[in-house]
Amino acid sequence: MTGQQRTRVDTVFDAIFQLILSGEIPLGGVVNEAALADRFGVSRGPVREAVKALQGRGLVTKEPYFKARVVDLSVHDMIEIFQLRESVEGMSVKLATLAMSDEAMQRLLDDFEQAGGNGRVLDLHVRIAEESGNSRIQSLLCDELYYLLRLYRARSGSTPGRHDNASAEHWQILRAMKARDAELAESLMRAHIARATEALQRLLDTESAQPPPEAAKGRRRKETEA
Amino acid sequence: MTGQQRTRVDTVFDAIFQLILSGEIPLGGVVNEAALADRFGVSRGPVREAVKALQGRGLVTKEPYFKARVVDLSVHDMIEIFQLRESVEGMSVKLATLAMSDEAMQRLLDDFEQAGGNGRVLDLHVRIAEESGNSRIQSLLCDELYYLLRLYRARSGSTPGRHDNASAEHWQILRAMKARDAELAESLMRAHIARATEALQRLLDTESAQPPPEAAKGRRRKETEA
DNA sequence: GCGGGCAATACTGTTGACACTTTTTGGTCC
DNA sequence: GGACCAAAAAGTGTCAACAGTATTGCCCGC
Repeated sequence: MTGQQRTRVDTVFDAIFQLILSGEIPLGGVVNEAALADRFGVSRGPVREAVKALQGRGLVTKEPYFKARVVDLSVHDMIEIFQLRESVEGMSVKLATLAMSDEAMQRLLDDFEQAGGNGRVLDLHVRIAEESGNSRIQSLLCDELYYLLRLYRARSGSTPGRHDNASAEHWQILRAMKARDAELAESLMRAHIARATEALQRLLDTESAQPPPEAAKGRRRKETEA
Repeated sequence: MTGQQRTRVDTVFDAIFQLILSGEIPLGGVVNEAALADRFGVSRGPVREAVKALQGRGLVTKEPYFKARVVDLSVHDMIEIFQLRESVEGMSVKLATLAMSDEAMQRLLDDFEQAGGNGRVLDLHVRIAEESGNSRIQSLLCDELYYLLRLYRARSGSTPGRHDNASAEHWQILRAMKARDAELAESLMRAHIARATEALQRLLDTESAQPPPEAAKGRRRKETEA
């Protein structure tokens, strides 16, 4: 029985992540080891390791003897993440365009046509990362950055007015991939993400012009403006 | 006393990393919690968390109930890392070129001129990442990828015949940065790393043509060729 | 002699208790 | 009334012991 053995650390990890996504533990909120251990019916050990893993993925910040806190994702953080995504996803689509077999390419197009672009926005990006053939890029995008994106979107919703454009841009990228034009696909992907970054930049400008009207309930924001 | 409090986990983390770098724990070798705990005079708890942190940084692989092993960095892994570096460091130098103050730029040039390009090769890359102003890119490069690079180089030495070219390429990049030509700096950096990637690719080709002469002592390579 | 099954071993996963640090609370002095 | 100090409370860091799983070595049947 050497199959997919799930230890309690993994279970607790997912459980805490769900708690964060659902907002039960708000962004910037404290993560109490003992309370969580009691809630999940395990000892503090697994909870400790799960929190450590969350810290390793950048979802939780913590220093010795201080309370662990869920990361407080500001718009500025998102801009940093999008700058990173722009470069990495450009490489991702470039590699995928060069590496995919004709069959895999056709499958990707079919899947996306079937979904009609109505699938979840990240699906295409995930699929491309998986097809890049570079496991490290795939891990960075799918296991680290997209977690943070989901977290941010769960809080603030997607940037409005972007969704319709995004679908058209996705089709452009797919066409370039099918034509095996790796350079074009990279440029289109980078422009696609850069455009989203600019939207965030505008949001940051308006936000700093007029202070946020109301902090979400349960938030602690004191050190954000420092 | 709210200073830089170092917990035992941090100490053990560094100690194990040094053990790996020095080769005392060979690449692919097992990491025994109890033995390390006994050696460092601590309990298994801190060792466990340190190993978990090393796992989070990709230096150790592990699955439940199996022994933890130091990652076995193949040339193929290095190629993946260099592809990732090519995209991220391109963005890094682009952002740094746009963000650095004139003073910081001059300081960077002075430091590098003083070192005469004889400094450790990674220093320039580290400095650029620090000046990019993007903390996530800095963390990815300095806290994750460069660890793996040091590990790989400690085992196999730098790719021969590259060192002299690299210095000239570094100066080209610095000139582009000083001229505030962000696009050129990005292109040069990407070409710089792509060239190193090609050297690795050639190494991979010759290595697969003639099987490696001798596995390093203490290595376990059984599952690598699968 | 050799392969399959079974007991002994070694190691990892988990737990509850104890030690140390931070935070809060209450009281005192100015 | 407010600032400062001390003690209690809360929470994290560490430990040693126990439980569960993979590995190793051995014996038996062929």
